[in-house]
Amino acid sequence: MLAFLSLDTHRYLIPDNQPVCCTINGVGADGSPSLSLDLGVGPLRLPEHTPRKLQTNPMHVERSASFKDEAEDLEAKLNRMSEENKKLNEMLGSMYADYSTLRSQLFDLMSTSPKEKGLVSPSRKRKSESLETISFDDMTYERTDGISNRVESTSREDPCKRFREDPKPKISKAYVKTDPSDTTLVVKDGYQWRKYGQKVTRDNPSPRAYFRCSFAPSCPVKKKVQRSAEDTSIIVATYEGEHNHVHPSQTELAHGSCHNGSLPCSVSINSSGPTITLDLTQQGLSPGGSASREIESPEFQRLLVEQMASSLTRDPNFTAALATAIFGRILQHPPA
DNA sequence: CGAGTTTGACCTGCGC
DNA sequence: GCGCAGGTCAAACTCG
Repeated sequence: MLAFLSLDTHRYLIPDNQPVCCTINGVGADGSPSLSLDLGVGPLRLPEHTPRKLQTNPMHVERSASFKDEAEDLEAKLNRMSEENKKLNEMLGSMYADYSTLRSQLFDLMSTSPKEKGLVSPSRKRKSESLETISFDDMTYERTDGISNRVESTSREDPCKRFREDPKPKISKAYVKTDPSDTTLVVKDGYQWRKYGQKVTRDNPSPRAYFRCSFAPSCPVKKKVQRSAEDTSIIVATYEGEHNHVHPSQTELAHGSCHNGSLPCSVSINSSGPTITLDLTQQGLSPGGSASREIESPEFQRLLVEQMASSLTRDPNFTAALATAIFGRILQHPPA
């Protein structure tokens, strides 16, 4: 999934005012992403004025001794920082392994949940939709074109009834990971929603909230939001219909939304980690599998990587946390 | 005071 | 036809 991730290089000052370059890479053209932390303390680059020939000059024996001490000192520092670099690499590796494990567990849960587990009473279940599922890092989407399969219709039926049984609007589902302690059923997708109802459903103790798009008065899109019965940290948002107006974020592109408008995604960072919002209700992603094709396309992944990188590097919490971690490791082994 | 939310009542579809 | 459950309405309420 993650083809390539390269975050901007940051510079931090270590206690003796030596700049440390920090670069995080995630590389995985073969589908196996990896992380590395390069503190930029590779081969020692001595200043061009390093007096290599001073030792041959008896006039500078004393000075050369002090330079030698200084070089040894620098070399020792370099070795220490290389060790730190290695340790941080290992830490990142183990963190990424944990993350991968948790993610696969989450997807296992999702793939076996609502339908397969049969938690919904089979005899009472209403006509179900056939949904296409799109996995997308921390979020999973399902989508259907919603074409009605109902067998229609006799000439005796009145026009009102036939009107009601028009093909269903497009339906897509979004699984959003949130803080379980957060009781609000808010899915930030960039649109303006007006809540018009709430109901406790039979198969889920969490209430389901009903929203209508209020950005445009005539917009027919509705949204149902409910916490997952299996994992209350996951909010399931079901979108019905297509917006008949532009995405509100197109008027505020400075908030991390896609710049070209062709891929309706945005990236945000909160306490639970980076969140990627992909709006499948926009017309830019057509039904019938083209959405997943778009996600798989190199262009989409490149834009996604750019979005993630720019969001992370703009986020002061991330840079501060990274700087703190580096400081912490360095201060554990202060320079001699 | 207007916009948004809450919540009980009502409507509708589906299975028996 | 009845009962159940999901979905919607609209009056009351809250908040800025």
